[in-house]
Amino acid sequence: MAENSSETATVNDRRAPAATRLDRECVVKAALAIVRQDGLEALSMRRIAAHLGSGAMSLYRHVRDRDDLLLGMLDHVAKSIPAPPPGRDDRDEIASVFAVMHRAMRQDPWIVRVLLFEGLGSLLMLPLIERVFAALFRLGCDRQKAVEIYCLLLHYAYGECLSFQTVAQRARARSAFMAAVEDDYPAAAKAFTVVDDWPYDEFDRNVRRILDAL
Amino acid sequence: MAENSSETATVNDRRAPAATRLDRECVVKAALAIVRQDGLEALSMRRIAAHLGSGAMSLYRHVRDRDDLLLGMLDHVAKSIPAPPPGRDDRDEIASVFAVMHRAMRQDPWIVRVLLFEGLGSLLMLPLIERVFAALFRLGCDRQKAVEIYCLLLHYAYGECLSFQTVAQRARARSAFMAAVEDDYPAAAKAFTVVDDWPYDEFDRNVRRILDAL
DNA sequence: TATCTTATGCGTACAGTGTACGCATACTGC
DNA sequence: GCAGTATGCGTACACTGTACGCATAAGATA
Repeated sequence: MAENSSETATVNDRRAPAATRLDRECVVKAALAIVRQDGLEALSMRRIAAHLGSGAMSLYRHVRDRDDLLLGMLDHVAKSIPAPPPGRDDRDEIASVFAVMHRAMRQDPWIVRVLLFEGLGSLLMLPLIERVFAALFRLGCDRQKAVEIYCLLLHYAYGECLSFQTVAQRARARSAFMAAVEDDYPAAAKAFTVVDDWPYDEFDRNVRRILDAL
Repeated sequence: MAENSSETATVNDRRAPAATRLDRECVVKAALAIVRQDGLEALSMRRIAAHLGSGAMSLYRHVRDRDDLLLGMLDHVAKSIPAPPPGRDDRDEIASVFAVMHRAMRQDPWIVRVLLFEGLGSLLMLPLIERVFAALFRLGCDRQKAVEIYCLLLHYAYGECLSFQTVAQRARARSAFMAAVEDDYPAAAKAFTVVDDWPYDEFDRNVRRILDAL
């Protein structure tokens, strides 16, 4: 019991004074590791703390609250998104920016939920957004039209990524689904027999189609 | 303390034996009322019970668990979606089915989140889905193409509705946003000055545009 | 070197969540 | 009247985020 000889014998012997020096970045990184492994619903302050070998309340020295932590994680991801090379023309520019954003959302599906809760989300997304609007204006859109197209593509990307993360459940849901009503809804049944071969990456192609159409 | 004279003096005097006879429907309806008034995050079993003047655990006689309750709510909403009149042509048919689904999602934005978690969601949506696929096949799509278009439109609808429910926060986020970086990102700044006049109901128009393009 | 100030870790506590378990009562068929 | 079942629900447990305040470490000043 006299393992700490010098001065730390006042009240309770603390096992190693933290050992880990915390800071915002290492908290964010630990949170990212947990979310990437077990999903957003597995993220809790206590879990992060355990991962770092510290107490739960220690995290709050480096993070205002849970939302702030999520924003920090979003920033971290946004910073890692590579700037896409300039497109061959304006349409191509827009499509490749969205392709990059889409890839990021696919790799970290949880960021969509964070974006939706945090409004416009990280300021670090702005350089990408800027390039989209610059290209749209160069194409002759007025402001209304530019926002319209941007929102259409963004919302499609959101919905696409949110749906993607539930593909596993979808497969199982579909079988119950089809067995129940195969005869009454022939067109739907026919359609859903084809969906076995995901991942079905039509996003980029669809973005280009939509741009060509508008 | 002898306020209950007759027989209920065994252990604890219960105030009025439930008064409300519960069943699945009234639980679902109470949950719907709460969610529509205060949003999905305000929904808790205890809150529903309080709303009904009963104990929290009573609800579990009529609902397996929280997810089952959400499914029940989804069913209830799906049942109330009116069947859209047959379209003038196949494109119009598809567009009007999606318009009806979109309206339902706008009125109850939380159902999108439930749909995303529950995979394909309520079987009661099937009649609508069937009409979409029937029209797509009539237009000559193969199965691959039909699923592709259906998913594109559905995912757009999802993203659009999820974003819509955060418009209030978006307004406030945007001001902080713009003040911070107005000069560095001129195109984005120019674009976002226009967004004051929501509700901005481009969904139906965009669906028709997408259909015309594909 | 001694002391004062600040930064940091974190234990405890509280209000909230979903829900497993089991008891007590109400209803129903004999 | 009585047995069997259906239903309400109180208690308890494991979990969540986090307010508060204490104890220690780090850094500054005398």
